[in-house]
Amino acid sequence: MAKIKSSKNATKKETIVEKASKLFFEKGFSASSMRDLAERVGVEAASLYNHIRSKEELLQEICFKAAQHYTENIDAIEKEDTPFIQKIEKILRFHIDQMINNYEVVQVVDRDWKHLSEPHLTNYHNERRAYRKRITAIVEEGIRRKEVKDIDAPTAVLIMLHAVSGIESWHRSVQKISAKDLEENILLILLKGLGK
Amino acid sequence: MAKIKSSKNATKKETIVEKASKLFFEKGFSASSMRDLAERVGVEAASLYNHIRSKEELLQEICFKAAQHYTENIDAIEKEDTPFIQKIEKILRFHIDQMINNYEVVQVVDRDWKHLSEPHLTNYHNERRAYRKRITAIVEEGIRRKEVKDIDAPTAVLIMLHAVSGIESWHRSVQKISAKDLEENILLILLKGLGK
DNA sequence: TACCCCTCCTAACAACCGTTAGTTTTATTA
DNA sequence: TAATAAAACTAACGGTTGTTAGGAGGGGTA
Repeated sequence: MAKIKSSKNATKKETIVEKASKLFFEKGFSASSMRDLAERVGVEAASLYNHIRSKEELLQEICFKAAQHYTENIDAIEKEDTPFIQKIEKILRFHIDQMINNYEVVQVVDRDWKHLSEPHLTNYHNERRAYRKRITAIVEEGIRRKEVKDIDAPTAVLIMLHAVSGIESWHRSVQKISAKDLEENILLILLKGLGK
Repeated sequence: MAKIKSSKNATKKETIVEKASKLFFEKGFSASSMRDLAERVGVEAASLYNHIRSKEELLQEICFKAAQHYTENIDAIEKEDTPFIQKIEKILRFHIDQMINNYEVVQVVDRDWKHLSEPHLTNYHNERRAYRKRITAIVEEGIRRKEVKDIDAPTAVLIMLHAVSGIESWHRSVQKISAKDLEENILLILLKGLGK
């Protein structure tokens, strides 16, 4: 009889969530079926329900764990006593790192969070908005202190966050450039601009 | 008996595609059903098949018409005899305009093109790659002529294209900033950077 | 009026969906 | 080794999916 083999100290539920992240990333949440997932886990579909409550719980797990991760990071950055332009740089570096090393999860969250059902949908939506507001506040303070160009802060945040998600294409390409160089190029462009 | 009312000189098929764009944008391609769509069109699901061949044909229609639109634009820009930094600016302005005024289609294409089936999937993928290569070539020429900072051109293109897609969030927000101001802010950030 | 054709309808198909019930196998503990 | 708990299995549920078949309405032309 087939068994779920959990690598390392991961629970079986964690193993399922991990495989789900990969599947959802590849096919999208709605186009992924529990039978798809079961096949990848190496088990029958019904067996999954010994470990999880529903398909949607998987999405919740993915979304909220990622959100927590991002929140923890900005908690730390807010506390720091560094120039605001450096705080922005650190936020960017974190997003880039996540996009490089945890892109499956990040992409699923960004693309499929709308498929959460209430009340999780509203919860997540609020968390997302709050997170962006915190970054916006940092940018605005940077502007006030003349460290940052006088631009519309919410627009700047939108651009920063979405620009980074372009890295997903980098993953699928020939990767003529290293992850480190990629990171430096992105920072250079966003902080100093394209023009000379 | 209900009838499809086509606004203006649009064929009924065009009307269906338009409603489909909106529906796919809201729920995603996979989560949208033909019965959903039929309801919005004001007709029974089966009746749609007098005008279209399949659900996927709708996605094809949306993707390839958008692709053609973008290709036509870059055709024109390549022919122009203007500084390369200005060409880049024009490309950006076009993308921003599309994102503001045609965002439903743009978002559907960006998010759901992967659900195309062969051979359309490969076709579209190639078109996409070719389009990006053309922009990359412009950026590289701009670098060679010292109009653009010496950065990794493919990375710059990824950032440009994805940064603009952040505008989607602007649509749903309170819109404290006008479309024109939004456009100028984006260009300022991407061309001159965030830092002062 | 009689014809045709386009477009709508109802009904239904087979396939697939997420999920549950009930049972059997495997692992753990005593 | 026997008892218990955990986790797998098979079978099936009610519902939804995209799509097709066949018939009916209704406007245009002869």
